Amino acid sequence: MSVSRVVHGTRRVTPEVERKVRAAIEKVGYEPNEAARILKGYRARVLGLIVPDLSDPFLATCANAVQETAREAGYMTLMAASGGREDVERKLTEIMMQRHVAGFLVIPSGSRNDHFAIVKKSRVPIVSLDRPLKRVETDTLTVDNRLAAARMTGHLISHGHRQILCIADDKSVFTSNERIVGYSQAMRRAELPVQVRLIRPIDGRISEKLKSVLDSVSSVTALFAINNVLAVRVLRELQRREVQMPERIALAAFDDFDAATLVRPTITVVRQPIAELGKRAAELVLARLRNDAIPSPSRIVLGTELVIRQSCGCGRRYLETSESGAKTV
Amino acid sequence: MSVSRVVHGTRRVTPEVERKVRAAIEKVGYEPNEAARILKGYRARVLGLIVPDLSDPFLATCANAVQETAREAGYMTLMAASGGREDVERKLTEIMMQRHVAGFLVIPSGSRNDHFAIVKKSRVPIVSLDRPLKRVETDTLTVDNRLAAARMTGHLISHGHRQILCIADDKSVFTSNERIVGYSQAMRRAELPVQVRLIRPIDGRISEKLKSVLDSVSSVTALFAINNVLAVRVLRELQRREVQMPERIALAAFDDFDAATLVRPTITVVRQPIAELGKRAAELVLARLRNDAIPSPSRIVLGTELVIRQSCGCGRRYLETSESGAKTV
DNA sequence: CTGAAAGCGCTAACAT
DNA sequence: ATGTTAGCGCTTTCAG
Repeated sequence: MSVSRVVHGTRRVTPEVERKVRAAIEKVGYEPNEAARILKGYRARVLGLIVPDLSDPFLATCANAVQETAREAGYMTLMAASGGREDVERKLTEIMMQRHVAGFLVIPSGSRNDHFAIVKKSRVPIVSLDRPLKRVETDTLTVDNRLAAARMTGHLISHGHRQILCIADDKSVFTSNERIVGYSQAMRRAELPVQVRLIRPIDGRISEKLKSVLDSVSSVTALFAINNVLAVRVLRELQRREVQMPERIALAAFDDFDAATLVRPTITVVRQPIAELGKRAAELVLARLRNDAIPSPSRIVLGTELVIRQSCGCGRRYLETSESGAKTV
Repeated sequence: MSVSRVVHGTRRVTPEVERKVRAAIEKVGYEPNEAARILKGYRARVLGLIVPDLSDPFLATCANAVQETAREAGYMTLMAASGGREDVERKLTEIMMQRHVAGFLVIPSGSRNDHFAIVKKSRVPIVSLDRPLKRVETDTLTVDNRLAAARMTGHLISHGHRQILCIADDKSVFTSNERIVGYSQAMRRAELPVQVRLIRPIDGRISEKLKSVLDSVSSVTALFAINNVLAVRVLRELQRREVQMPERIALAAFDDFDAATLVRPTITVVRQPIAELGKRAAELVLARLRNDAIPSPSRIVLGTELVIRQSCGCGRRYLETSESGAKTV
């Protein structure tokens, strides 16, 4: 039937008929059938979200924000975890394309994300979060990893530390690399030795590796852990050794985490606007869905906060943001 | 075309034709169009998952397990957070039904889940996790909350505590209530006073409320926090007061959490098999999807572990499980 | 045993 | 300004 004439306003009708149709719609609670629309060639009112791991607190917060934003706009969210494996990510992408999702949100894994080229060719919008997509130009939302790492390193330097060790996991991950670069820049600027140690999760027992690293750098007086997983590991090891913190060794970390305010001393960290990352990414996809006239590809970099607690050597707490300098909590 | 004759094996064909068709399918990489199948009245190869909050670490772990299990079986997962609001949950359910999801996984909020009655009438399988559905009979997976709480309380009693305060948030939530009951049973069995204090998240400043509660019970020597959110709050407050733990006050909590092993003393907790909960729930839905001949409704209760650390007063660590008594780590 | 056709619900194009 | 129809891809039924 010619019901959709009114619904879509695609054709002019007499006000009287319009009223009647609207009334009927109300009464029956009519909702257009998605499957039929898809069959007709339209996209589903569904967003696809692919992240490495849905159980990771960071990513879960992100996913939650995406889902919420999508829902408010009338979209459902198909979520899937890639496990950090690029082949899984590719497969998931294909399946979601088969399902005619309207847009993609991705925290990409791997180094050649060519499978998204196909998506792009179908004119389905993609937004990558946290890390940019390699080999494919898309909208990207990241955090100012480099600046934040440099600032945090600078803060440690301002405490008088000259031997600061940067503990990282995997240089090939965009965020890790950026943070290492930020740290290195700050150290070089202060004419201090750049010392980076990689503890890859693949290297069997992480804690063993960490132990040997800490053994080998006895002159170091401060540590900068590149993410919260490493921070927790480091913390545990320092506790085991009963190292005086921050007197003997100071610690700063990237990513805020629950335990950071429960342990003594409390841990100084860079805090990322995680939920905002997800929210804005979803908004960007939704905007593209409504209207293609956004200057493409847009690359948005979100600011971070230096949350200064005690582990860096500071007595009282204050808070520094990327945008606005120093704030007091 | 009559392509599906082979795919579904619904009709007998000559081996020769079969080979040809199969070859063609391989070659083109043919995949049946989901939208068309749905339009024909079949269910989508999609599971719907509704939880109160996707950013909660507990629920995120659960969701991740569900998604993974579903993916392995060729199903996608539509995930949504209800925010604990029943009206949102209802709306989400309706939308997912419109999308023809094949099955539901729910961690229900609210007290009259009648909207799932409609789902059930459509013969779409529902499994509720963590909490049973009210007013609707469905497959349910829970954890032995009551037993675990009783055992943990018993453990505190065995340390010689006689004044044990149970700190809970909301009696109307199934899990909380079960745990309170478990605690109460153990106390009564030992002829000790049952003392429960409710700190509802609605009551404005949780920490203020908590302070007054702790002020009012000076004779208490042990605390049992009913979930990890409360545990963290309690922990923070005890730290602020510089209370000697476990000497002056011992602490046990429900739900393991990251910080539990980072703080000193480490926190004794009940650990739930979170990922298993999600995995088995998904498997149950998938089983129903394959075959309706499972004794309905099945109610599965998963065992928990008592992870004995230091905050209860134990020096060394050991571990107790619901099924097998005591184990050493 | 195989081919043809109807029809799921929708919308765009076409006819009135 | 409104009514009719074709066709999206699938499966089931009916004819052959």
